[in-house]
Amino acid sequence: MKAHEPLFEALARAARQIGASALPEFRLETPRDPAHGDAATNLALLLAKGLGKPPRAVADQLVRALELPAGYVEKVEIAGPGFINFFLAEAQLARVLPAVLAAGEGYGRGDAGRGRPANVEFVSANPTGPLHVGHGRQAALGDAIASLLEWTGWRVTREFYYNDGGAQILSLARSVQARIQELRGRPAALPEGGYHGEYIRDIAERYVAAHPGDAEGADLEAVRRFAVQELRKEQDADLQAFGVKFDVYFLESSLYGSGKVEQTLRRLVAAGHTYEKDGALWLKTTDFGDDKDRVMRKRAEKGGEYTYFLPDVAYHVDKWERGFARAINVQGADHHSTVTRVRIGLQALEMSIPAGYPEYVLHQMVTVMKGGAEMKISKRAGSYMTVRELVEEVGRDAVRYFFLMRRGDSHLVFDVDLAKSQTEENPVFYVQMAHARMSGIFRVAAREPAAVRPEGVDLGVLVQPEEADLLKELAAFPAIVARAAETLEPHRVTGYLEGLARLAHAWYHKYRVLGEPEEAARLVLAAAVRQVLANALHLLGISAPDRM
RNA sequence: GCGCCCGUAGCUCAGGUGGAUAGAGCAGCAGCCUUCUAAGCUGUUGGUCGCAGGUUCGAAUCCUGCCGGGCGCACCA
Repeated sequence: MKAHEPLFEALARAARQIGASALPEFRLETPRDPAHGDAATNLALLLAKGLGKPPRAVADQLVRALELPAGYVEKVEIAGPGFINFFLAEAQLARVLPAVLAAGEGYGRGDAGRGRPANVEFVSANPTGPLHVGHGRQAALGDAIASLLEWTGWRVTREFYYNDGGAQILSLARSVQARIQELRGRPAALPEGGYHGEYIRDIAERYVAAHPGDAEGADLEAVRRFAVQELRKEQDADLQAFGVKFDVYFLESSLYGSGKVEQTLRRLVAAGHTYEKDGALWLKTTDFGDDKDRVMRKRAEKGGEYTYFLPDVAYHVDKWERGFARAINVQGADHHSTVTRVRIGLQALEMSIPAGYPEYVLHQMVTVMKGGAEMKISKRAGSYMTVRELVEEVGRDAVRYFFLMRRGDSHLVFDVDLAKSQTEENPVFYVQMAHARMSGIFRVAAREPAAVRPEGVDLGVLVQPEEADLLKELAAFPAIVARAAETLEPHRVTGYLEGLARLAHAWYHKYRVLGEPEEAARLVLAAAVRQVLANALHLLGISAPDRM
């Protein structure tokens, strides 16, 4: 999969020949500035010190010692402080086209994961309300990260964890109960810190309709079950509208039923990192670098229950025991304090779970802008921008794209007006348009793009600079996917898409395909560009329309 | 107070784990339609990379200290 393999090896041989004792980890990269060629290496700069010669002299020696396969490189230059720049022969560039068409929907895939199982947990919203825009960002990120891992050879499980046990659920149940009683003409006595949203009233009404025998909502447990069930249904509908599918829905309550929580507790005690103080049971997390110890079981006066910490650890032990070589958790940055704690909990078990397990992708908050003003999100007040509203307003593709186009750890400003606009200013529209235009060529030609074959076509006629640019960009795609998967950063793919779309638009505008002497070769190029645009979009869960 | 993240063009953001003159989009300015979608294309203006030190051939990138913003520091999840 490594790019420019022949160059890489030739450089390594040349380095040995000029007397380099050890081969440093040198780079062979595509320079930003095309004047610096198609591939450049810093090898001479790295060798200079050890050889006691100026970098440019080393570069000169290297170039002399270089033995390259015939017809591979057009020109070699030494530039700047001692970079060696390679200009590939034109014929090399066009080689990407048969590769793209042969691989088709698989072009860009790799096998770094070698089929190992990975778990990606995301959204994991408590069933206490509708999904808000922050969950939307998480859904888009988590799903894209899962796809990136699949594309690089991991066997991925998408997982959703419900905290259906804790105090928040109780508060939810009491809030619904209060609204039920309000329906009976009694003043609503909402619990302290309860839920005020309009959706609570809706659930109360539905409860009464569904439970004629308990119109007072006296049965708190029945109210709780009903409310959780209703909200899960709502959340599932939102996720479905967003096109996200989970393989596993994991309920916190199941960890108690299966005895995993108890088992984890026993293991921690057995490993010797626990103690009792003030009637509570503590884990000595300071043994592992935490700034204070953490309570695992509250003292009796506080209810004597486990804190969320223990089931969290039990849950990740469960992931480990299910055989996941990697567990990746996508969460809002407001949860970052759990990162070290969960990891420490796993270390304290002393069962040889790697220190970096699980991995975390934390994302910052989302600000929604509309008409130049910020839309405030307040759960308490019940004024609430939900994922569903956003999807209904701007469409699923735009929502996904916008959530993915920024790095997770920068704040995201979601411009609703931009997301809806049908112009080049809107990146998702711009990219999809490029795909539609490529498709349009085949529609007019009455040909199937999938049926285009490069065999017997003289690709050597693709000599325009815009065509060379496109060929290089197409060749870069697999490395972009690999890098995005490595860093768990889907925004690299949206960035790539915008660049490829720009080149495609420029080429389309400047040259014609049909009826030109270069028609056959350009059809191959258009089919390949269309394929890669589609692959990148589909990888992100975004559609690639044939016309707009 | 402590911990994590962020600070790059007027705006929104990239910057491949230390490399060449710091990039892109938008906005601004100037242009381009007998054609497969002008729903687009071309050119151009714009920078103390928050500040100050340090590490080295070389720093937006690594280290230290400050300034500014966000988040978190529960026997809540």
